[in-house]
Amino acid sequence: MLCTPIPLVFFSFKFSFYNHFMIVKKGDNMIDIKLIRENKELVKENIRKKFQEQKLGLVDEIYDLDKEYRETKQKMDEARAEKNRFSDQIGALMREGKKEEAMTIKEKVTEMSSEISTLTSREEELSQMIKEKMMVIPNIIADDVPVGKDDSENVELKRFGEAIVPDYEIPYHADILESFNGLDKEASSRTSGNGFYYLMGDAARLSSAMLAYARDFMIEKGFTYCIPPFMIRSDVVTGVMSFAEMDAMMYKIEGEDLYLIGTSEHSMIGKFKDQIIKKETLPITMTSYSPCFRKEVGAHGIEERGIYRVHQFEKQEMIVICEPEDSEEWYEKMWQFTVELFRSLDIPVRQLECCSGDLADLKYKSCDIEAWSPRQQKFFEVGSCSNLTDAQARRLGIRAKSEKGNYYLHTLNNTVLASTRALIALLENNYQADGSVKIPKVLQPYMGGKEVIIPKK
RNA sequence: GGAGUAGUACUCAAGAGGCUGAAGAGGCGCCCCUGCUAAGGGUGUAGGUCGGGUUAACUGGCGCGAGGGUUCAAAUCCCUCCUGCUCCGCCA
Repeated sequence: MLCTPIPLVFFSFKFSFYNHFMIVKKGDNMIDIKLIRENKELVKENIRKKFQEQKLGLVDEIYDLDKEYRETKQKMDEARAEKNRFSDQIGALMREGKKEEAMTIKEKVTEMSSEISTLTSREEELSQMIKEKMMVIPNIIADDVPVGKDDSENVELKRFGEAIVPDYEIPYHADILESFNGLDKEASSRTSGNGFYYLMGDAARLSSAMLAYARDFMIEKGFTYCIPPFMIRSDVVTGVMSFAEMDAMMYKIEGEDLYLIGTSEHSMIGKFKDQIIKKETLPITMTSYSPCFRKEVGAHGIEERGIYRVHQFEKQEMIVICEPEDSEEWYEKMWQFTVELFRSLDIPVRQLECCSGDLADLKYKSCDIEAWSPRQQKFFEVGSCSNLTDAQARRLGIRAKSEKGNYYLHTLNNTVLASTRALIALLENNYQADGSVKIPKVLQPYMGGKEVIIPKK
């Protein structure tokens, strides 16, 4: 009992999830169960590619349970159909005033009800078991996603801009900020604890300037600007992310069924929950602003000094909801918008493709945009672009109507600009030998025309 | 937060225990009329979801804000919750 084998960890994790969220509605899967009925091997191969061997057995289990489920459902439906026929007869007889005959049938129906309730509870049991297992079967990933175990095997696809190492030293970003009285973490520890910050003066203004610039940049690209709710209900949370992510990220409001959003993607995609979207409104392209709250329970934790990993930041985001056949094309456009934005701020970036093992279960394909850090002489993450195909739409019921029936749309999301990370990138890449920080041309209008920030000490 | 009131398909809307997959209308298809548009007349048609079936015809279950309950039978009766509206309270 002392040493817990891996499969147990996996299952106990799942149970803790269900304690919080008892209601699992239909459509909570990432993939269509038909795929398991018709092409079990494909689903298994996908799981192998993601190095989640512990889930392989689930596929066969689901296959068998589904078979039994459908057989049971068939029997249950037939029994109910018979019962309905009798009930109709009772109704007809009652109207004609033939009470005795009605009573005879009534007794017959009463006898049937125990059989029906046995079948019903078995059916419910099976469907619940299937749902629980389906819940963790990951979305099918794109064919060209590089196979790898974890983030160490992510693949650099392309660089944009020249990654310069200046001949003077670039200080740690917190030191640059403090040089013009832009950061107070001591006060924020007192008021809020570790992982928060006070940004002040030009630093705060620079942060807002970048967000405003990013907002206008996306509006120019034809996206609709939106300020969404900063809290969402649990049913939206579970639809929008895997529960592994949820556990590590989301803050819950005490005594309410509300969570602080970790990114506006959550409320933006949630906006379309259970909606049948009119084809003529597609693609839906929106750019949203929000503060983002994250527990950061992961392996890295919160750092002591800087603002690289914090519990709160602000973000301009973009989301797209489109026809299934268009999502690959949108994915390419979307990450390129971020590259273009960072290049316009004179920040060198690269595109790093997520390998199969590092890809969250909902995702079909994903890449990070990383900015150059001349101080560390390496790239660091400033944004992430993902195509979730129909996985998120399936969970949330985001559909469109066609002649053949309703179908799930595809959803994508991408960071335009995250305040703290972008600020670090900007400071480091525009830091000059004399300790001042150049303000890129495009940001100057948002900074009251200021061209440079001069250190106070 | 307190009181009242409502929630029916893509939209509006009838309905008050069995005859209701749910009247009617918008919508959508076709036709007629008007120089075009708007409007008008005629006629036809669909409906969500999970199964079975040759991803056919057809067929069964569920389904009237969500979840439970009463009943042989619930859109209709009861309970809980959610949302909208009105009034009061509180506040940027």
